[in-house]
Amino acid sequence: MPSFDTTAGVRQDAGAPGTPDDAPARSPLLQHLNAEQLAAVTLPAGHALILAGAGSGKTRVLTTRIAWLLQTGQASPGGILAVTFTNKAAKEMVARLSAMLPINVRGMWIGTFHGLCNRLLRAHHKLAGLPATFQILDTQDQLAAVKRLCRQHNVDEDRFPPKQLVWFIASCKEEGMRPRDVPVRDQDMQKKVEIYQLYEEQCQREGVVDFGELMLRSYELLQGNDAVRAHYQRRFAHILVDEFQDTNRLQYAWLKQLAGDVVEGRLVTHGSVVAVGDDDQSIYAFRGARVGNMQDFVREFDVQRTIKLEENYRSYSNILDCANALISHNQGRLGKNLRTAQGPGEPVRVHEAPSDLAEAQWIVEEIRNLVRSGEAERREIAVLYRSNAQSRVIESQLFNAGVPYRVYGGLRFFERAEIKHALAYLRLLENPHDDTSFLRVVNFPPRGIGARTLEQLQDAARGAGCSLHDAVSTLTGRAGANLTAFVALIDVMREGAQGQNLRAIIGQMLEASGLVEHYRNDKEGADRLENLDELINAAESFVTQEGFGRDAVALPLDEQRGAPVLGQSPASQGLDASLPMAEPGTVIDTDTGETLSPLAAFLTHAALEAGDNQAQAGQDAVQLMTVHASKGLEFDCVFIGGLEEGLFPHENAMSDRAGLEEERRLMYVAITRARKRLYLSHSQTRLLHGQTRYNVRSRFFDELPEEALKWLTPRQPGFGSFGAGFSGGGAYGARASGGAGRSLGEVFASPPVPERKEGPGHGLRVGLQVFHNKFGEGKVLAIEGAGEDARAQVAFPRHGTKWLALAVAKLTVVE
DNA sequence: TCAGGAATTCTCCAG
DNA sequence: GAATTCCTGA
Repeated sequence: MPSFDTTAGVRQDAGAPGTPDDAPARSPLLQHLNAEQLAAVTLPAGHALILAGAGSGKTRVLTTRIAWLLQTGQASPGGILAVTFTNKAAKEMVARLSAMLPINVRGMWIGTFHGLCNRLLRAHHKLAGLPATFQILDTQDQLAAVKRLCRQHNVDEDRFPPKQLVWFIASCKEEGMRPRDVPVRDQDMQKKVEIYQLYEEQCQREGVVDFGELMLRSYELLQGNDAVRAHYQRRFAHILVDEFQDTNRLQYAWLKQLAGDVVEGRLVTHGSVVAVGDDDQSIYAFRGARVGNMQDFVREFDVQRTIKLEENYRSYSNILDCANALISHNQGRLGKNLRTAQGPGEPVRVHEAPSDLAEAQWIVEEIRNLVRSGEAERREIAVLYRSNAQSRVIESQLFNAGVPYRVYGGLRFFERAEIKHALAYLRLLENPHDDTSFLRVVNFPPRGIGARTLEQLQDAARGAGCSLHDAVSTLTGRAGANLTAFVALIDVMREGAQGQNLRAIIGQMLEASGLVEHYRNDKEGADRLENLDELINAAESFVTQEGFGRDAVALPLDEQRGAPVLGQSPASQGLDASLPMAEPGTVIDTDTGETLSPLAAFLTHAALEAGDNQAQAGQDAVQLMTVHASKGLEFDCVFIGGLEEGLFPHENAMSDRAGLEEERRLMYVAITRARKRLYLSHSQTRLLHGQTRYNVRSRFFDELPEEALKWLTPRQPGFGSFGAGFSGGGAYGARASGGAGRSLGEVFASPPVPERKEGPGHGLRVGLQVFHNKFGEGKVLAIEGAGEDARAQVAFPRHGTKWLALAVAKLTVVE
């Protein structure tokens, strides 16, 4: 193992293949693991890839491995870095670990990529070129900043929509590219890069970083500072990465920096990197995730050990058969098949509804039956959907039926307008040059500072190259007076905050800013006032809870020079007293040990963790969420609604194979959430954009094994009946199911009878064969609108797919 | 300056 | 159908 540096702090006497010599009997830690899991947990030092199928006990393997490393003395808490994508996953890992071992988990670096980057940047902010109090922009803030920039520089917002610019900047950073690194091919690109450059200057001036910058900046910190890099490389003898298939290029490069250096074209590493992932569950390509990182990892880290976890402990085999059959339609998989020792279980139930409303009613009825019969608790029932817009109709039906439910996603606590306003005031206390926050609240509540005044102020600030806060003194007149009063208000607040605890600071700010009074006078302000109260509570529990301390450790750089190197310290005692604890807050000055103020730490927390959107977590409620949000969760009963072409698979993703395959992986994730019972449903019509759309059943139905399904409603002609002429189909289109030739009467007579009192008027239905005078015969793919505005999408073998206005086009139904 | 109504846009998502 | 932006009149 030439790439393995023995100074890395891994005890070399650990006997291969993993089980320590002094443990002839299985440690209690390792009980109840199957052979695959045991092998993964007790992997000897060295890089490894664990391919963990859905429900194969991945989190358990990860946490047990960490516990095992600590217990056997192969690592000390300070030598471990475990990185995840979501706060949820990080929290769960910490919780499970502390349940397993009586250790101080604070010594370990367990967190999200962004959380750990934040920690690095706080500890080395000077080297990273950031102020100690740098603030983090969320997506909303980022969009606001870009819009402001566009207006200042007269960017044509029709040609360069701010949202697209945000996306462009984010994807550049995900690829590790600064403005100078972006290849410029045309004028548009030139302009975009210019804006990117301006945006960077603006952020630097204001002392703010966006999420992408958090990653990129800490990558550059490691890359550009040999001492810092060497320190962390030596410290982290064990790096564990969760959901590796979701890493983007920059995150992978960041991991490589922490793992070792490239010497003469080869990666020379100090510790072990264990990556856990599942290529079949990669559902974030649209935001830069690169499944290819798994192959790159194996090659560049010269990975000798790959372990597959294929035993599924979650679902019955009918459900797994569906998942396996579906995903087998994807190409280029690493190859993995889930198996279970459990029996077939119940068949997967399929339901067709005439409308989205009827679909929701059916789902709610089934849920009530399940609960009434005692077959499932409400909290063990989940309704999954492809897009958030679908939740409303289900929510309203649940509400009408009086069924408690909980929605994940949507607007979360720290994203609410009133909370953002309050946070903006708090941020100005920390950093008066944060122009984004300044603009957010300078006139909220209204204090007579309008667009005109702010334009002047922004001009002045640009002229003087200073922040809005500093430019206020240059303005005169009545507008100037209002602004001066605002700045004075902030300054008074800041002084009042001296020596106060967080609760008092926020309380005073809420009063002094006028926010409380403003919402008190607002008819619909009651909820907002409640949320502001909740903000105080959140701050309170942040200070008292362990969550505050967990981010608290950063090693002074000097630490590395004294022996022993941390990773090598005998860790049999489990506790690591040698680690300097720096509470409260993260260390921001590695020389003096200065820490972040509680307020600054709380603001960071608010930016990195948007919080839940609903408080009643403990209640026994039905769970509603998007398929994306369901990843990593499991339920006894799962409903997947809206399985229609254009919705799932989503129309934005249907045009190319890569997009379609990601949709299929998404469906795979959805199916594998279910333990006992799975319901799939689709609807003939759906209200979207306030318009009725006529949809075909999703092609995914045709990719499931018929013997595992139970059709609750008669099987209608679906996607598979189109035959030729549909793009992106390949194998799918060929599977005709014999429904295409039905007559109108037959189609309409078959149940379920649509609830519409009158038909759509044109007599067309999706799936019918029609004739057009010019284009010839074709198949109806979709119908939108009604009456005069009705349009149909028709696939013609010769002329491609066209949208036709039914009031104009003469279409006849081919019998 | 600002409230309220009209027009427009847009859906996948963690940090 | 909702959130956001645009627009107009007071």
